[in-house]
Amino acid sequence: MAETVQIGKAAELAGTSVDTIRFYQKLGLTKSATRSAGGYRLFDGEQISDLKFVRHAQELGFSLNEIKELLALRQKHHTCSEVQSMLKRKLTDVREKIRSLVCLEAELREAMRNCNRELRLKREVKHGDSCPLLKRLGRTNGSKGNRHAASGRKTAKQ
Amino acid sequence: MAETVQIGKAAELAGTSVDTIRFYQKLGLTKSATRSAGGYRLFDGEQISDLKFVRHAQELGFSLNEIKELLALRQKHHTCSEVQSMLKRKLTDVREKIRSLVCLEAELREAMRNCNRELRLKREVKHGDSCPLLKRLGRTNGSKGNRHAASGRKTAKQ
DNA sequence: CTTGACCCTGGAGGCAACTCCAGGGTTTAT
DNA sequence: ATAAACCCTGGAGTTGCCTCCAGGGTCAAG
Repeated sequence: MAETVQIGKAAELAGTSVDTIRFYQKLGLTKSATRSAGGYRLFDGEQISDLKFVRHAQELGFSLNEIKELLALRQKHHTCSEVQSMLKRKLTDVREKIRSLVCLEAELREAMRNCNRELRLKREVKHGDSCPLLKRLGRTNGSKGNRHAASGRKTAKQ
Repeated sequence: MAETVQIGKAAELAGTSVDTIRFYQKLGLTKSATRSAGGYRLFDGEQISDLKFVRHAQELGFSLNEIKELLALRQKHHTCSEVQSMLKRKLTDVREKIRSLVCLEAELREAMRNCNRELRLKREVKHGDSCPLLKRLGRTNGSKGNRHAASGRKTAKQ
């Protein structure tokens, strides 16, 4: 097993942090790398690509649990169909997400247009009544309980 | 201030939970409702529609902090343009998210197609090499650091 | 053989958005 | 007057995904 690196380098290569790597190992996401005599973790190419895999899958919206499943499937006998059914679920998920975001986009755009029109008409709206945009947000729409945590994630160093 | 309801009913009407309402009040999201002699919170129509507003805005992907801003804008003198600039940011956000989800969708669909082809050819793939899908996920793609927490949120009761 | 850069472990802390609980007060009905 | 159903507060716990820290070991260079 030639060419192993220590955790610091591995983190750099995988675009993550040492703490995160150790964290993943605690979760059993990435298997224990070999250790040096002194107990240092050593990573080879494959393990680093596992780490990249995690990162990428995360960007694609998979949770660490799902990624764990994926990694498991990846390295044991798997039937393509297992992976497939997981992916099918995921795809449905993604499509629903897109659907509702597109809907949101339209809603925002439309509200903005109204807003613009009013600005144009009155130059500066200050009466008690709200911006039409806020009214739009006020009414409940048809999308059911789909929460697509839009922001707020600290976008890790990368 | 006719027709006020207690927190339980308010929760029911707004499609949320009493704990959540109290939580929002702690955050200063919704202002203190009036209280009964005995200290019970009382909600009128406007406050309930604020609660619905929160719920809806959340569905639309706003964080509680953003919603707080929106509510603030809503009930004081606001210039439409303030709201607008916030919304513009959000819209950009949403578009980026859509873009990367669409990208993901294509990726998954394509991987699935490959998967299907292999299934059709071999009836059951079991060789050491991975499902093409997993290979696809393995390589890093161009979308940078955009994490759209796809699942894992407990979709609140509703 | 010491120094500095790096690594180890275990555990605490943090953020978002809740949820649950104990211990107690209020309202309303009977 | 008492029970049932509701409400209050403050604070702890949860999940997901980390980040940071203390206290201590390892390794390569000078």
